[in-house]
Amino acid sequence: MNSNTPDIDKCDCTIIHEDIVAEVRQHMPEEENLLDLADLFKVFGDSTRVKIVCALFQSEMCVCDIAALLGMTKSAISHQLRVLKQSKLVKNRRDGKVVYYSLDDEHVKNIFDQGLAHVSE
Amino acid sequence: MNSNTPDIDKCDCTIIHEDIVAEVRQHMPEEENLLDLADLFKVFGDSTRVKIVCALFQSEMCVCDIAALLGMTKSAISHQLRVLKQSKLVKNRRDGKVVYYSLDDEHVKNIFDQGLAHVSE
DNA sequence: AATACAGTTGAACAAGTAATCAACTGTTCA
DNA sequence: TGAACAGTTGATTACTTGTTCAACTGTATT
Repeated sequence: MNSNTPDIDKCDCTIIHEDIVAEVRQHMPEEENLLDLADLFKVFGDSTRVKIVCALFQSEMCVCDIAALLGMTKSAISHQLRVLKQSKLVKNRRDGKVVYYSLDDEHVKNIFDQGLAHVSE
Repeated sequence: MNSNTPDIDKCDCTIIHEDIVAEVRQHMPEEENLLDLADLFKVFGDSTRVKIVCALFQSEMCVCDIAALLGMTKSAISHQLRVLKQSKLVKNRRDGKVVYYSLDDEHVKNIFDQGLAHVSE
């Protein structure tokens, strides 16, 4: 049993199309990449964070501005910016009392554009 | 107050960059599209569903095959396929006792490719 | 030094969710 | 007709998560 073979113990059925399963398994992305991919989408799976990212597509913004834009508290925004930063999706810079956030990834725009193409059909 | 203006009541700060906030607000996508986009990403934000989608990139598969591939029960897979189907991401066809699932969206591949590009950096 | 304000943080609570289990449907085959 | 099996479904449970609240840090201003 190699690393590409998960625990089949829990599968409660006989394999009908053994050839297809073997073929698909061989070409599946690395388990680690799949978990990371799900985690990335999980970050985008919240409307507050989606709005923050869309806002940052246009301009870097401080926490107060985002809070005002979305009609939410600074605390709520700060918590979500922390999640986005931990995922390396945004970066920030300090200028006096003000902390400015901006996007830190070139793939995000493409992902969002494709997603918006799906939902606006 | 038009429909583009959310409740600022809950914002606990003065607006520092009023011009930027106004500009960004004007170009934000529709609220409804943003909520749908978050919901779409939420569907992808689970490793089981990510694996199912990646498997279906290669071939249509029945529930048993997917269960065997991922080492999970038919029930668990069926529940997740239901979520994917409700989001119009997969479709199915019945052939005797067997139900075959396949992808039902052309944007998904692009979204996943961009996502994988991000996580495998 | 003291005030003001942008921002962060941790605890707590409510809401949502994925896997499990048992019971069920629908189709095939003997 | 009845056994066998692919698949579905609803309830339950354990777990995750977003917002709130209060207390805190850091910087600028007077």
